[in-house]
Amino acid sequence: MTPVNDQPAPERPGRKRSEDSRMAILAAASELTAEVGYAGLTIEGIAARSGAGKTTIYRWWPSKADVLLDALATKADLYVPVSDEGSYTADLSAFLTASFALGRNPQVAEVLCALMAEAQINPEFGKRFRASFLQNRRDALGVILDRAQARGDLPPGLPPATITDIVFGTLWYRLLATRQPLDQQLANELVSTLTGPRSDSAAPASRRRKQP
Amino acid sequence: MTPVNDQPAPERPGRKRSEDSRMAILAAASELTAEVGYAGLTIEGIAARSGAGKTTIYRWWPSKADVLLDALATKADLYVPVSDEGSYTADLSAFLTASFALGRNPQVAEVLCALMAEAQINPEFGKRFRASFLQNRRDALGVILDRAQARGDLPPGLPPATITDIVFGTLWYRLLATRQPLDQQLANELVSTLTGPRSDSAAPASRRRKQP
Amino acid sequence: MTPVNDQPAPERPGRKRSEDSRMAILAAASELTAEVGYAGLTIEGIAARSGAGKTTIYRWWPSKADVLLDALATKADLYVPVSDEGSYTADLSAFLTASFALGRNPQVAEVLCALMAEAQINPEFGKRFRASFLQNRRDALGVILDRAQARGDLPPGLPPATITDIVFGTLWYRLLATRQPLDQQLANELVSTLTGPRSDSAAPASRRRKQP
Amino acid sequence: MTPVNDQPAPERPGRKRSEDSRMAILAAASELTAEVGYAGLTIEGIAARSGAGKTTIYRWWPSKADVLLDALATKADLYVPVSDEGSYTADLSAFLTASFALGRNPQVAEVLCALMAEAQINPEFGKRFRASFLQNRRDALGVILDRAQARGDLPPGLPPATITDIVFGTLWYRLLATRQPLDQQLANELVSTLTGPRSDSAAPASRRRKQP
DNA sequence: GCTTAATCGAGACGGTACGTCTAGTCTTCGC
DNA sequence: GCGAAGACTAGACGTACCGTCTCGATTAAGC
Repeated sequence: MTPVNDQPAPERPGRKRSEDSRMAILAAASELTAEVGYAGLTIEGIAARSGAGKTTIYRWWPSKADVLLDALATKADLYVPVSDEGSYTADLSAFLTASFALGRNPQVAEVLCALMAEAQINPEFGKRFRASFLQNRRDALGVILDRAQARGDLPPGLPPATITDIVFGTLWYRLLATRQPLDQQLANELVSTLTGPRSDSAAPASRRRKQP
Repeated sequence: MTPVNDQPAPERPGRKRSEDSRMAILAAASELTAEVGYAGLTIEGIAARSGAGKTTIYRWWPSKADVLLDALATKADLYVPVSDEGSYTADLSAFLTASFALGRNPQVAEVLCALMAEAQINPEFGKRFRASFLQNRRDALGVILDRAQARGDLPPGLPPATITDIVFGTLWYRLLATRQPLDQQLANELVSTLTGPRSDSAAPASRRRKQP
Repeated sequence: MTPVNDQPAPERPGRKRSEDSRMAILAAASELTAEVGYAGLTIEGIAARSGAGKTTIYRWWPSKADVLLDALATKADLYVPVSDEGSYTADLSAFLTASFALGRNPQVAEVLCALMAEAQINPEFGKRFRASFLQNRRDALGVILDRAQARGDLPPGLPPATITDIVFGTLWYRLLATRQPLDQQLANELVSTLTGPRSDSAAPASRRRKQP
Repeated sequence: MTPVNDQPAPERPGRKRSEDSRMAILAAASELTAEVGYAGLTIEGIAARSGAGKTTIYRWWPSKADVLLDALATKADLYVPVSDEGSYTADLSAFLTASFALGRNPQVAEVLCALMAEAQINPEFGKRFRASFLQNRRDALGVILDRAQARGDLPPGLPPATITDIVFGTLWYRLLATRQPLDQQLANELVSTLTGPRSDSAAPASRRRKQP
């Protein structure tokens, strides 16, 4: 996740990058965000809290948002499971349940909202955020959709990309716009909407047909 | 939309607020956002461009985002039609088509993304943005949903609030996250997903009835 | 002392100047100077305290220093006596005693120092302050010196202008530079220095001789 | 004269203070005072002219007056000689002649008047100005008076502190109040007044000799 | 009594500088 | 050569007053 210096051969002269500093900086960034909010987070503050110099931070991260993104990736077990639950419905349900649970963590939600905000305002960070974080999440859902397609239980009519937009759109809208809790009921409603006719009572299996 | 002084009896002593200044400030804010982006927009810049004093801006708007929100509300014919098209499907389709068309305007999209970003970072502005702008849009869709409910052609199973979250969630996700164009195809897919062909057996045309 | 509108024929139509406002403004200026110091004195503060509009102050006085100068002239019985005490020594002594007593009033001293300061910084006010206030004081001493000259008991050797410079110089230096109290002993020493026992023959006090 | 950081052991980490910046700031302050006057002098102007950031100025000087005081001390050979001329009269005469010559320099006079004004208005600066500048000048004259006392040719009757008040009082009064030139004649008159009987009628010419 | 003119208070206006804050860079040291 | 400490230029922040202006309400004098 560190945006710089990921060459596989770190055979360079000079002192090595201090892993202690890196962790102290990431920890300081997370703590400060929790304490003063993203707006109050500054590179100077991170440097002071972590005991690092500003130069060290600027050397390794292009912006405070990148520090936070790195912290998020390092700390959080951010990646929800995509293991095969046997059916598209089950897979999707598991994915949404896990994603919503993650989004219900206020610390994580706060950071995610801040990063999405920064992505709007700072186009360079936006590229990195979309390419690394957002695309990762889409890819996770993509695995499920591919599997469903292979399995043949993906309802026709909606392209996978649209499903992805609807899923993440609804999730992010709750985070960013309504600040309503990401409750399980919404997850269920999304699943039923996307897996087809939430079908009255009977015949849950035959529901996705356009015409019988 | 002006955040101060909307009492119906403005019988106060002293010089009246200058409408010229107000318009010049709103215009300058819009122009500068287009020219240098939201990150490059400053109160000082708006003051310089508009010929107003910084004091005047701070007197009437709490932040640059509020200026932009006011400019948006003043300028844009931002409000999509909610006239009765005869059916829920037609109403929703018209609403989405008009909303997407608006979002395809790059100027408007840029400002919307910036305001949503600011709403994350500045909680006070967030409250105002949610209460005035976002809620307005939800209410517009609410009119359609209420009418559908009264008419009886709202598909059962999804609460109106969830439909609203899905519609605006998908729209905003495209704006904020994928930067993909808000094409008509997505609107159509949303309509068909939400009006649903889970339509029991026959009669594709009469499908929105609760009971035949 | 009011710097405007002292034409002898005030036969004009329209509302007359409000003496109430004038007094309220002068009082507010004096009070505020005592409370927050000259640096903290502002036209806005005077207006707020006095209940007058800023326009009213600007209409009649060019600066806050002029308000204070007017207040000083209106309030203080600022003018020390120059009545004939019978001899130059007695006249000078009485003048100095009265002047020093005035300067020992901390309120008056504070205002005088502030006005002298403003006179350095604001040349226009400097002209007015020198022409009206400082020259008045010099003229008062001039009466005594003229009388002495006419009487014949002015010691030769020092031109009256130089005596004036020494007297007021010492007084102002104590106010501005050393902030030492203007004690009676200094007045006495000034008198004896300026009336001089160069007094050739008579020599009432023989103390100042280099060699007897 | 630098108000901060005169510890003898500057063994601190970090970048050293830039002497280039310091000199550029002092020069800019002097030039701007000459060009636009003390009232027109601003920290922003000094920063712009000198190429320094405002932060740098605020880091090292508490006010624009302190910058000017530092500039005066750095630039001017401000300190008049107090070398032993053989007699009190000669010493005092030399001191006054040199002091008056300095005060005849319009640049220096302008700055001195401004600093004395600021000392009235800004009490904190007043303390510094009195303690560093004014007291230095009094001390210089004190050397002469001490020497005279030791030598035995100080006229009795006037305490040294009073002599000091009269000398500097007259000097400053000319600068601040009358704006009359500090001419040599006034210096002579002061000397003769303070050294005692300017010798009655006879032999006015021979009085200032050291000893015949 | 009506008109006319100057006053009054209130308060918005375009400005300027303030002193603070943070950004991002540069320099100097110790390890 | 890395990393801390900290000084550097740069520039926006939000505030405080400035001095000017518009506003509606008063208050007289002259017609």
